[in-house]
Amino acid sequence: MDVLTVGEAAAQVGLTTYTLRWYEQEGLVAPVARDTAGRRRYTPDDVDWLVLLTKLRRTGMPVRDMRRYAELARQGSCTVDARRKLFEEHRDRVQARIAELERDLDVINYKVDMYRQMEKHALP
Amino acid sequence: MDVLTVGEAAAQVGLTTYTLRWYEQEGLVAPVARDTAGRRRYTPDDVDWLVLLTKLRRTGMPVRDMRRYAELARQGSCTVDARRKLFEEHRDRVQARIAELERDLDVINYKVDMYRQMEKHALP
DNA sequence: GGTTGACTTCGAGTGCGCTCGAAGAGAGAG
DNA sequence: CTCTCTCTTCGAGCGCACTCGAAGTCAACC
Repeated sequence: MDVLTVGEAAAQVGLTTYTLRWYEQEGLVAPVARDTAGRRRYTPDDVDWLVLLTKLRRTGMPVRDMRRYAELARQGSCTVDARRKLFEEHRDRVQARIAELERDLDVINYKVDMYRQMEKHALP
Repeated sequence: MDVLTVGEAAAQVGLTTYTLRWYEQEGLVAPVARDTAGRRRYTPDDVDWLVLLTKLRRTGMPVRDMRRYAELARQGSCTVDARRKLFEEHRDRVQARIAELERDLDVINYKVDMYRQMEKHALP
């Protein structure tokens, strides 16, 4: 079988079981199918969705926006336009963030060089 | 005069007065000089230090590491080596973070294209 | 049939980085 | 002199994203 328990799915996507249940509770994930004992069974599609969510989170998307995206996805193909816009806006924010990090990185590198100069001049 | 009040300094560096006082309390900033009425006077050097701190914060350095850096800086030139190492390690983390953001950005762009395709095919 | 171990729900707790309100002091303007 | 404004300290509170403990259930293995 390629359906996973919550523990297996958590290991696959690099989140904890706590977080997977919490994501479901918060509406970031559609209610996951259960086996006869009431235990969650994650399909490959569920796992793919979780992997996408981890990328959105890592790039700084707030949980509330991820919830909004999940709601749109659940409403079907009539929300494709809204989902595209949501991703375009997020892409712009990520690009701006990268640009900012690169500018700040220049300053950090400048400081490293400065400290290297100071060490060189301090030698006997 | 080019010494600033807490409000002016906050406006300059893009932080709130609350945050500036809190940074001082947390040891991220050496105790700032006061006027006769006990009010903080920020020198241009204080402001430069704050600007550097904002760059470290924006690039994801935790407050505890910034405090460590501030302690080293206060100890004088014998800590130049430690400060250089601290910056080099931070630079590596920032570079890794940028690389990760760029990988995730590729996925986001891929999704944008996917939605565009879906919209194109859905047209009459 | 008993033990183990991963699962279930629920509500409470944590860590981080601020953010704010209250109460009061002092300086400068009218 | 009074008003207004910004400053002071202190401790409490907040928002976010988890993270955890407790108490209980169930399936699988010996």
